[in-house]
Amino acid sequence: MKDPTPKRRRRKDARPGEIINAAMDVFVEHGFAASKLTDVAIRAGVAKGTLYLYFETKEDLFRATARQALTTNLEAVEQSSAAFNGSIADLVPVLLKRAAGRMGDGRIAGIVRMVLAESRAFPDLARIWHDEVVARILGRLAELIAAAQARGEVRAGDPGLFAISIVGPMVLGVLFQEVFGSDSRHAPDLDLLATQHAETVLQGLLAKP
Amino acid sequence: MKDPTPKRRRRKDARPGEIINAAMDVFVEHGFAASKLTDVAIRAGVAKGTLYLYFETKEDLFRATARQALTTNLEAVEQSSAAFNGSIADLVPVLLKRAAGRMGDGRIAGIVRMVLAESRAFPDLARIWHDEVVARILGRLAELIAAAQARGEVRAGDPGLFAISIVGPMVLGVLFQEVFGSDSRHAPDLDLLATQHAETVLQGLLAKP
DNA sequence: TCATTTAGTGACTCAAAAGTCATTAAACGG
DNA sequence: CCGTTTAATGACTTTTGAGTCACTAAATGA
Repeated sequence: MKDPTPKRRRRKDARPGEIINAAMDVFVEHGFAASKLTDVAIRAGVAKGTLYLYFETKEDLFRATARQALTTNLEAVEQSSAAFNGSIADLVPVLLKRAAGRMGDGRIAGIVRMVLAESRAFPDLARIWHDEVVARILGRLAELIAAAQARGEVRAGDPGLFAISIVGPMVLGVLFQEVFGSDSRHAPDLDLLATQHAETVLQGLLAKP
Repeated sequence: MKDPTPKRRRRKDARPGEIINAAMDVFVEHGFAASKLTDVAIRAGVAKGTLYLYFETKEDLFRATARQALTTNLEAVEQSSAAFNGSIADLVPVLLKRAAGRMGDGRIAGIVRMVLAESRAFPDLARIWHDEVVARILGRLAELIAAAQARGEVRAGDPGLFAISIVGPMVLGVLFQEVFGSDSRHAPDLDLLATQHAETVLQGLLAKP
């Protein structure tokens, strides 16, 4: 009689993904140095030794995990920054709303924090993070703003700095939620923030005379 | 003949401050888990055992260090958020300029990053950080905005979210500098950012019709 | 069905770093 | 100047967790 639930399973293909997935949870929760590979193994449902079949060292696993996190979200970025031909006034609210939705759920915020935290120890990851994600978003946005300036739609000014004015408050909002949770009196609702900030950055907060 | 430079010195009062100062450098550089108390001791010019005369454990030293960092900068905050009776249009550029100056030099940016990084492991510190620093800045700013709204100076909207619109881009700029350094093509000059963002958040980035 | 291969295991080794404590010597008071 | 106190030391002990490897058993195929 064949055992339907053998103690071990040999699944060479599935393991790396499962391990990285488990590792992401653990590394996001504790940071690189304070994470224990035993915990990763338990969460992935394998023995510690199994980790070493697929990854040379703890650092190796961390790099693979962070890379995965970054490149996965890269697709989302590509989609968001895809050619948009409307006016800036139309684009900004949509962009910020979409960002609020993406950041609100899932573990993106935690990943951002982890990468921030480890960027000193892993400058190569900081570089990937910069080149593949941050520079793309800011660069694409700056291009769109420059085009809008050429059309006379946006006033004079450094497009790169305008881009920071647009996304900065959303980043702050996300980090606020991530670090302090939503129980703070000052914790922003990300959807409301997206809506109001879009208006603010486009029209200014001063009352019209 | 008296030795003018004895091998040891007994300076019960000065030690804790010196140790915390050394610890701040090390913790900011490596984070809590990856920091070695031996390094702290060397940097403070004492032996490892001496640390344990003044602090129970590594965690204890870390808490004391972070507290010190937060409360020291608190004074700067108090000063910045001191009663300001001009219009919002006058306040915002001054406030952002001052923030740019403070963040640009010194180790404040590093401290912010460290607290962000360790806030999961030390939720009590996150609370202090929140109550003593973040909530004060945002709260004070929100008050000033609400008052300006009452005067008809600022348009309708949530004052707390307006506050985030004001400070968010500066925070992003500081974190950008801290994580990626100033060699990135997109690295913002903090002074320029302060100037342009003040204009943007007050007037909006759309050209006037 | 049995032999062979190799994914998977977890008790073990080993290095690193937290934390201890017997010893040393600076300060101080008589 | 000497005796006493205690800040300071650093070699030592202990703990923790990364990394190893002899062994186990699931798959494969002859």
